[in-house]
Amino acid sequence: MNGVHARARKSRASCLPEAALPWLSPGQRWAAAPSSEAELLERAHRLAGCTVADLAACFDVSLPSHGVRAKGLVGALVERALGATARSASIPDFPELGIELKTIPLDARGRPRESTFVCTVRLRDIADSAWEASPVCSKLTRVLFVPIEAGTTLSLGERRIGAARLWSPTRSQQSALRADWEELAGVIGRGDVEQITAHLGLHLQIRPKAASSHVRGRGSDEHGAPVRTLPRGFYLRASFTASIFK
DNA sequence: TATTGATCATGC
DNA sequence: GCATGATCAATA
Repeated sequence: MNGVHARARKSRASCLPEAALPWLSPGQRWAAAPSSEAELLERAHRLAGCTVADLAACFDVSLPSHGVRAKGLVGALVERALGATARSASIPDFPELGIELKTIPLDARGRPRESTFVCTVRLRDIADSAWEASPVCSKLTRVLFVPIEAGTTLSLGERRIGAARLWSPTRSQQSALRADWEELAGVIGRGDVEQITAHLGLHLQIRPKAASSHVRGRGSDEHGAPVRTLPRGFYLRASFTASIFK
């Protein structure tokens, strides 16, 4: 059974543990876009300390009683609270600022609990593209990581927003990601997409990205001829994102 | 227990 | 179907 939801009942005022969120007005469904990077960072800092339940109450959103139904919910709530404007378009969450937003669950020791999805693998043209022009490189140019304190003892609503960090890859991180990407792109370019496993890549890996393992998307074989295969995505390993929060 | 492969929700 | 947002849960 999956229809049982617990509606958050706290008033808007209770979503402000320490500081007000002045850019949010009562009843607002989505925050207005921040006008500058400074404003975005200010908002992110003020969100620190809020719980997921607080945020859900702000927007009158029900929290699923079972975590399996909540995938992506925290990310969507933070988007709304910070005023991301991209919605589901293939552009940065804050297009005018060139900033991508990612929430990342941390365990009690401050280590990422999960890998981080980056983007879908463009199976048909990745072999002919360069790292610098790749969606992976673009997406990871400037990322606002919003950590979520998500220890195993905490329920979804008890999870707490942490201190955000605006990150850009260092030169060594950039070259390491590039090396992984080029290895993976090479395998796909040889027409060996079915040989790809999540074991490949030191920091960047490829894993399925689909509603189920039966889904088929469009790819190319080694001659460029169309093939149908499981859609896949690039993910950052938790060991990589851990270095961002050290 | 860390990791991989599979899966869930929403919008267009 | 494909884009966004991710975490679940079986297994190594």
